[in-house]
Amino acid sequence: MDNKNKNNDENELITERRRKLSLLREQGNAFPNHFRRSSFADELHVEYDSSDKESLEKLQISTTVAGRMMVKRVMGKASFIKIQDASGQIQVRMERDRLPDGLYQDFKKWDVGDILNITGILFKTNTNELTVLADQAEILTKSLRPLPEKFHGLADQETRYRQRYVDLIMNKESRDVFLVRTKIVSFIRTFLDSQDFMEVETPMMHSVPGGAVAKPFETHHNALDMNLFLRIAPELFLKRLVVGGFERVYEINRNFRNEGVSTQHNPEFTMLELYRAYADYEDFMTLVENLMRGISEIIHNSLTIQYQEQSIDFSKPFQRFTMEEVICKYNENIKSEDIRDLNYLTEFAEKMGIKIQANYGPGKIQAEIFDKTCESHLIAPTFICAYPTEISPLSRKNDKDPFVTDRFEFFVSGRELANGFSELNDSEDQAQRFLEQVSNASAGDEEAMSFDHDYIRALEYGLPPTAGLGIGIDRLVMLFTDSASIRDVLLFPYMRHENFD
RNA sequence: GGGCCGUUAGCUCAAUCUGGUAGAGCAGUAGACUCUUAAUCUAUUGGUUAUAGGUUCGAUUCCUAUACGGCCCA
Repeated sequence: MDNKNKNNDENELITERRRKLSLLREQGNAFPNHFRRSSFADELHVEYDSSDKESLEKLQISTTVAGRMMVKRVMGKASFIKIQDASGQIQVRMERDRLPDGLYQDFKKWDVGDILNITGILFKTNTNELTVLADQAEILTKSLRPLPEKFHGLADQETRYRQRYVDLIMNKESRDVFLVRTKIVSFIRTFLDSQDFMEVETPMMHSVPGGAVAKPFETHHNALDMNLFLRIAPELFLKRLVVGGFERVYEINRNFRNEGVSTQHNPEFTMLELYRAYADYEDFMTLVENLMRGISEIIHNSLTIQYQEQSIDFSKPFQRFTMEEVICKYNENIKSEDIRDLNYLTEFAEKMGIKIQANYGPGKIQAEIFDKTCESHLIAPTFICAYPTEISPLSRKNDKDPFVTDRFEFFVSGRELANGFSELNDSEDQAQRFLEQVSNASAGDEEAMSFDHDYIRALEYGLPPTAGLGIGIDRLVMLFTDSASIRDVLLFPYMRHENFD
């Protein structure tokens, strides 16, 4: 077969379907596009499922539906099929003696997976199922590849991720996850727009990577002969916009981090970042509470949700602890009076197997102890506040206690979901913090930030007191769709290269 | 990066432990059947057992490596 594709998975089932397609080509246009549907399956169900057999019979409602044939049951001179469209499925009854001459014989050769249009009259079967009694039927697109088995569907995880289109055809639960994802993102936009936030787009390619502690992907601009980095965060650009006078901005878009892949991490992931001038981190804790409750209501119609056997309650005020409080809570033998003592912390951390590097100060070690001993306990919605200045190079120092910043992270089901702080708007302090990052980088820290001269220049023009917040959209969607893996909420998750030979 | 598990027909799964050249259902093909719901009934096609080596008279099965995937850990 000359149009045989390169994939080395041709089999007799595909060959048989190619034969059927070439017969369609001989009969005329095998890929017609002249007809238009009148109704979606679900519209018909909503409108007529409650009608009884006799009244539908009297009304003689004609309709045209279109979609993929998912079920085919042939019984001699009549058959039932099911058509699946974007809204759902509807049954169709094909009768030899009702259809144009010869069409029923042709129909018997059509395969499950083919895309059809059907015109007919609505009726109810003896089992009260709304069905289209076909007067006309046409194959619009011949499907050359057999769909997975109708009862078990597509179960293989790898195929579900690599060939998401097949997963979406076969698994309603999978379609529902992505519908919920879209609904959540749409809700967030409405929520922010109604508070006069302005959605913006900032560069994806940065000449200085910044705004987060992470390893970037590198790329190269040929014409300008210049190295660029895919962004690890939009933060520094969004704050430049606040300097420029856009006092409430947000961006929902992709970040790229050159790190491992896991059930929680994909190299590209979606982040919401928002900034509001004349606000502080406490205002944004309130915003996070309201946002979480709003999403919970709109998706689950409840303030209590189930995630992986855990019950999560958003109705009560979210718990708040400082990082030092929560470290003491889950490490009963740590002495709170020594919690900033470098030697004490080093000894304590090494005993629990944390590798301490030479440039670690007490703040960094606290954060390591927190990650190892506290994070997984934070099941109920919890804010952890007062992050060490040492690990928060873009956050405003606390007025009373400069060891920590006015920063929080938000945890649910043992995972970090959001990170917010009062922004550091003292350009001289920011320049000093960048210098510390640069010195960490030269000490071998691959994730340390670079010195961003233009960002300092922007701060020198004056950034008003501002609060900032980042929320990982993928993890948020995981929580509200009860998904165990980030791959389940990404339409096309990262996969290693498939070998087609 | 480390550990454990997996990869058999288009799909969902057997057979592997205890080595003797692979079975079923669905899908396909041919036939029967005008209210099915995983429709039913009869017959039947379809496999380089992920890839490459090794052990053996003989490997889907045992061993090694590789690729890809899943889960856990860093």
